[in-house]
Amino acid sequence: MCPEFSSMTRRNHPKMEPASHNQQISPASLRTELERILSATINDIWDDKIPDGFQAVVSGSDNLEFGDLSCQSALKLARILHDSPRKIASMIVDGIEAKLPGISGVSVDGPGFINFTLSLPYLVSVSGMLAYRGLKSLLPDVGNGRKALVEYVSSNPTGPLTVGHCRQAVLGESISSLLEATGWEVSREYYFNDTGRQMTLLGMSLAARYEAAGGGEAEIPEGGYHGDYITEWAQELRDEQGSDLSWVNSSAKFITFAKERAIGIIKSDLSLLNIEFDRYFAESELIPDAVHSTIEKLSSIMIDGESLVYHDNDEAEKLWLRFTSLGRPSDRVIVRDNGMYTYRLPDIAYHIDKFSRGYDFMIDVFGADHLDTSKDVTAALDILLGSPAVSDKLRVIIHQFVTLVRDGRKIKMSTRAGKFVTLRELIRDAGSVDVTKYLFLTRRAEAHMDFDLDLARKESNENPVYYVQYAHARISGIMRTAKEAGISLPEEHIALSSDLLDGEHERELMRLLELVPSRTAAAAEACEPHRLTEILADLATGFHRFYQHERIVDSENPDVSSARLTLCEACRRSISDLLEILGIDAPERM
RNA sequence: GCGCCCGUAGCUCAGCUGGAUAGAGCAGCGGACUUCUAAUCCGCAGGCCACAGGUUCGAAUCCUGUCGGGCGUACCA
Repeated sequence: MCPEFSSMTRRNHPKMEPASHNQQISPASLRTELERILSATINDIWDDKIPDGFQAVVSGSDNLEFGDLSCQSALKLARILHDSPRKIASMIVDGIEAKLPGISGVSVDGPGFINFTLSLPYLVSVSGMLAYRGLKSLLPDVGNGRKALVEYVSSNPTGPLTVGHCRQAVLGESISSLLEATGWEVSREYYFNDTGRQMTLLGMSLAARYEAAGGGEAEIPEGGYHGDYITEWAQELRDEQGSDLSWVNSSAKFITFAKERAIGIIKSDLSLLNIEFDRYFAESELIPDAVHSTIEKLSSIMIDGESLVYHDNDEAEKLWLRFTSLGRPSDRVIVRDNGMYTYRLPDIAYHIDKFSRGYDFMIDVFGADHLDTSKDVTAALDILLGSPAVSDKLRVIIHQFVTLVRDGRKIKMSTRAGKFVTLRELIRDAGSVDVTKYLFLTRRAEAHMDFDLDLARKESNENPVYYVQYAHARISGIMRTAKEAGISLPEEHIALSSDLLDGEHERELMRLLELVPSRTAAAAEACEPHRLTEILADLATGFHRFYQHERIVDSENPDVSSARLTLCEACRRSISDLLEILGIDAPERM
C-alpha cells in the first residue's frame, strides 16, 4: 500500500464525474460479452446446425502478433459444418452486428483463428482499475460469501515438521488464500491423530529415553521414534519431575507429554511460515460417539444383499468394511481385534463431521502416500452421503513428494528412524522463508520435485522470488522519487487520456496487466497457486523491461509521468496482491 | 503383479485442459550503468516434448503398449 495515495482515491468530486466512468468494463465482463456476441452470431448464421449449448470461447493469445484475445470456435465448428475453418471464421466476423466492447480490431488469421485487438482506452482503464481498486476487485466472486474448509498438513504429533510437510503447508495455505481472493470464507483446519498405535509408540519411545536419561537401560520399541528431540524431551522431563516416580509407571503421562510437546513444535514450525489454523481437530474428539454412529450408518447399508461391514467368524471385535462393493480394490479392517480403530474409520467419521458443518466446498490437501486411503474414504462418503454431494463439494488435492538430494545421492527420509530434514533446517539452508515458499510454489502439486540440499543456498541467491520482489521494491522507489518531484498519480475519477500512453512499451505492459485478473481467476478455479508465480514472473519482466525503455518520473513532462505512474502502480499493486495470496512479503526497499 | 503420479533445454521446472514458430529461471557465451535501484535489460546458443503406435484438419497435451523414476498396495498414519 502507498498511504500517500489512498487519501486521494477516497475523495469525492461529484461535479467532475466524467461520462467515461460508467463505461469502464472489467476484463471478465469484456470476455463474457465477447463470448455472448460470438455465440449469438454463430447461432444466427447456422441456427439448427449448431449443437445445443454451443459456447464460443475467447482466451488470451500467446503471441502478440495474433492480437490480444483469440477465438478458436471456427476451428471447432469446421467438423460440424463441413466447411473450411477460415471461411467459417470470416462468416462469423462479417456476421457480427453488435459493437464489440473494448475491441479496436478483429482479424481472421492462420488456419481460422479470430483474433481481437484490445482498444487503448480499454487497456488504460483496466490499468486504472488495478491501480486504484486492486486485483481483488477484478476477480470473480465465486464463493459469494459461502463457506469453504481447507484441510492441510494434518501431520501427526510425533515430531517436528519435515520438508515434505513444508511443501504441503505452503500449498494448502496458498490455496486457502486463493479461495478467499475469489470470495470464499475459508476455514483452515488441521486434523491430527492423537490416539492409536503411533502415539503409544511415541510415548514408549519417550519413556525409554527417560529411563536412559536416568542412567537406566531401556530400548526404544520396535517401530518407535529415534529422533534426537525425544532425548531432549526426556531430559526436560527428568529436570522437571526430579524424583517423581509416578511418571515411570504411567504410559499415558508419557504419551500426553510427548503429544503436547510435538504439537507445540508443529505450531511453532507453522508460525515460521506465518501459517495459523482456525482449528486443530483431534481424532479423539470423534471417539466414541462419532465413530460409533459411523459404524452404525455403515452397518445399515446393504449392497447386493450383503452388509457393508462384516465380522470375521473367529474374532468378535474385528470389523471389516467391504470396500470391494464400493469399487475399491480390497476390503479393509476398520476395527482391530483389540477394539482399536484403524485410520480409515475415524477419517470417515471426521469427513462426515465436516459435511455436517455446512461447508459448500471442502478441500483435502494430502501427500501421495494418502492417495489410496483417501479414495477409500471418498468411496465410503459417496455411499453414506450420496455421491453428488461428495463429488460436488469435496476436492482432494494430492501432491507428490520432495526427493532430497545430498552429495548427489537421494536421501531416504523417515520420521520414526529420526532421519529427516526438518522444515526449520530447510528454511535455514535456503536462507529465507520467502525463498523457501517460492521454491515450492513454483511447482505444480503433481510434479515430483528433486531438491538438492547442497544447492539450497546457491539456488536461493538466484531464486526468482527476488526478481519479483525487486520489481516491487523498484516501483516503490519510483513512487518515492515521484513524490519528491511533486508528481502524483492522477485522481481516480479523472479518466486517463490514452494519448499519454500510446507507446509500444506502454501497450505491452498494459496488455500484460489486462490478463492478470483472468489468469488469477483461472488459477483459483483450478486450485493451482503455482500459476500465480508465472503471472508474477511475467509482471516483473514486463515492468523491468518497461523501466529499461521509458523514463517514468520526468519533471519536464508531468502529464506523461503521471500517466506512466498509473501503470507502475497497477503493476506494483498487482504484484503485491499476488504475493499476498502466496504469503510472501512485498518489500518496499531491497 | 496391481493402482495412482511423473518423464519437456546441461540442471530445476512452466506450458492456460486439443491449436498458430514448445517457454522461463539457473548454468554457458557476447553486449548495455554520468540517467527514477545493474538483485536489471538486450542478444546468442541450447529440444526427435522418454520410446512406439493410434485418434483428426491439428497432439507435449487424449487412447493403447513399452521403458525408466516416485508413492501406495498394513489389523501404521
